[in-house]
Amino acid sequence: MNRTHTPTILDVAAEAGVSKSAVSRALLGQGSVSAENRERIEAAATKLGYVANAMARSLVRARTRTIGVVLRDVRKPYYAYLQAAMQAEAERHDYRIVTTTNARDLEVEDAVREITNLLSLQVDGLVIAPARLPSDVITPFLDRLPVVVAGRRETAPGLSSVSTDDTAGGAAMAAHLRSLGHERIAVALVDHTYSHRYHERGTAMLEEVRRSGGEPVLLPARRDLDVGERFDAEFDRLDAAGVTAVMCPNDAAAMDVLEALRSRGAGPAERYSVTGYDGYGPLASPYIGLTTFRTPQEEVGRSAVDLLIEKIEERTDQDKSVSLRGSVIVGRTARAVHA
Amino acid sequence: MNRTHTPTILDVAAEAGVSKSAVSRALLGQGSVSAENRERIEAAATKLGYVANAMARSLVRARTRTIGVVLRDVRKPYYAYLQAAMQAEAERHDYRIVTTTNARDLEVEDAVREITNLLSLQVDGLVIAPARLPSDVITPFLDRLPVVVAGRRETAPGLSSVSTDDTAGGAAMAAHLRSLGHERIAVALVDHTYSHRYHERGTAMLEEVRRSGGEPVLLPARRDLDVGERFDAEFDRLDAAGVTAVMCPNDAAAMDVLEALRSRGAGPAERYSVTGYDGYGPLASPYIGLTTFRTPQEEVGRSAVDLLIEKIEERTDQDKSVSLRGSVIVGRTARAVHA
DNA sequence: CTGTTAGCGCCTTCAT
DNA sequence: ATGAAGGCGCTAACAG
Repeated sequence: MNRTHTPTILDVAAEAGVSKSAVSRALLGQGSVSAENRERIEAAATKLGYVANAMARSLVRARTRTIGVVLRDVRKPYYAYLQAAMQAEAERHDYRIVTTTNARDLEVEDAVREITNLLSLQVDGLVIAPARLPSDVITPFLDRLPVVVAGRRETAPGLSSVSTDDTAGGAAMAAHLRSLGHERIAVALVDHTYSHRYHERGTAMLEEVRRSGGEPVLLPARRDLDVGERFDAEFDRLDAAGVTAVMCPNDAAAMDVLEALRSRGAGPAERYSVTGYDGYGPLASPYIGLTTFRTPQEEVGRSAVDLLIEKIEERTDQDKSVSLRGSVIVGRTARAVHA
Repeated sequence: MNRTHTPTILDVAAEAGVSKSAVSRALLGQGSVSAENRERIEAAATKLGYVANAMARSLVRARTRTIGVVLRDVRKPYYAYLQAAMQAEAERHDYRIVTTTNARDLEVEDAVREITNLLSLQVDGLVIAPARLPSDVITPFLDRLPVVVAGRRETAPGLSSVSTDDTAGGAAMAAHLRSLGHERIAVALVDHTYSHRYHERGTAMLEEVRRSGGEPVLLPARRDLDVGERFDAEFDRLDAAGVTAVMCPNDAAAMDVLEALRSRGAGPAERYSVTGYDGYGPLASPYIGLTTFRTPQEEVGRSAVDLLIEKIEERTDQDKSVSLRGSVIVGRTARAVHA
């Protein structure tokens, strides 16, 4: 394929018979250009299909109007929804978003490489979403550009964050089960090194069951992906303990537990109540009817971008930690004990 | 927040006591530098936290090692999986990916703006995934940079494409139902202006049912999102027609149909068989047990990136149309008629 | 092996 | 209102 030379500002200037300065001013709409010249310049630009080189522009300007986003894995709906929300909000403010994801779970070394990559692209600010990343990986970049963490509460100076209140959410979910009459409740607790957020949810659930006079039964798991398998393996123990409900750290894990129950012939809700967490994406289908906790992902993404842009445009140097609530979604996978 | 001055190559040169060319050579590992200088340069770079400005670099180099990707909506697992696969493959080749999505469904004018945006970023090539986009929106860019279309077969000169063979897939799915003994089969047919792919699947299903001597019953819908509702509205008609199975253009639509059946008290598979299409993501959970057709998304993404990089690096100017197969996933939502 | 030099495409004073 | 000129940070000849 023979590519044509990409037209530069000089080509447009030549075509319009003016200087490149005039073109720059006309196309940017700043400075003054005669109506006649403006018209000729615009015609020339259109004719040539001129698209300003963002690289050259950002080299002379200090800013790129680009936000760098580090995600964990878009295949997880959590991150997909976050990305979509951030993109929409950025667009509203005429910012561009450059996303970095990893197919494999983002390790620390990967993350540093990704951040460096974004830095080299001269992004004006960073939204870091993979909650697993230790803060001290992030802090060294703070004197270089504004950073907002999405999905985890951060209190380090210079760092703003937007997160969902998973302690309140986990507790609300547990309270719901308690109100349905469940006494002995298995709670899947994911290793905190794998996911701080899932761990926090589990801890809150355990705590609320205990606080309200119920009997929590711990079901440890390394990752959310292991919950179903762990449940299956521990089934006899849980059953012997008189457990009537299982709480999971997210919807996918709840599906796995439901499947374990189904394959044992113990229909969901008849014998065991099962709860998830998240409440959006494909698993929110009413056909599944998961009882879950809906977290406001769109709002997290929106706020994160807003906070970042505020900082970029130096409208404030005040760090904020925004914490958002969600609500229990009553489905069919959790029922009253005496029903 | 007081940002520190971002170190440039000159700062590193000064720190190491050499010229900026030496720094460039040392850090790029090309050209020759004495071992001693290399060491001092690397130390200086590390000390200052130097990250080369990709903008400046790409201004002088012709290439950016960046691929621009236009997606429709990452919240759809189809695009999320595509993005993840492309990112992984690009990384393997040491390319970067800049993604553009739209929260709302991508309209033509949006798409042009997104592509222009990516162009201004000086991407080396483009992968266009929103299959809905008319080809003639894409062709004007072909003499500017290499483009690969993912998700739709393209034959326009200069355009390579990677797609799944939805005609074969739809037919296979229909053949599966026929082999289970279904005679009268409702097929949801999505408007081709909304989704060429969904429409193609539906057409193939209809055709195969007819070809094999069955009786297809058309169930038109504007979008995949409307299928469940349309089914519900047309239930009496379909029922009267003796329909025993419903075929959907994707898994989400199948969920909606299943829900319509459930809310009517007609359990799935007992009365009606229901099939989906896609077979990956959260809805692939064995708990749901969807009978569906698995399309190889990872492979589509991988191939698209490979094809593009081949073109970028001018290892070929041969256009290819890669077509990939999938396979029927036998679940529990479709059963034999006489079972 | 090393430093000097000339742009890459653009925006922005600064004269005119 | 306009054009000339300088420089953003970097790489790639080119001399030495």
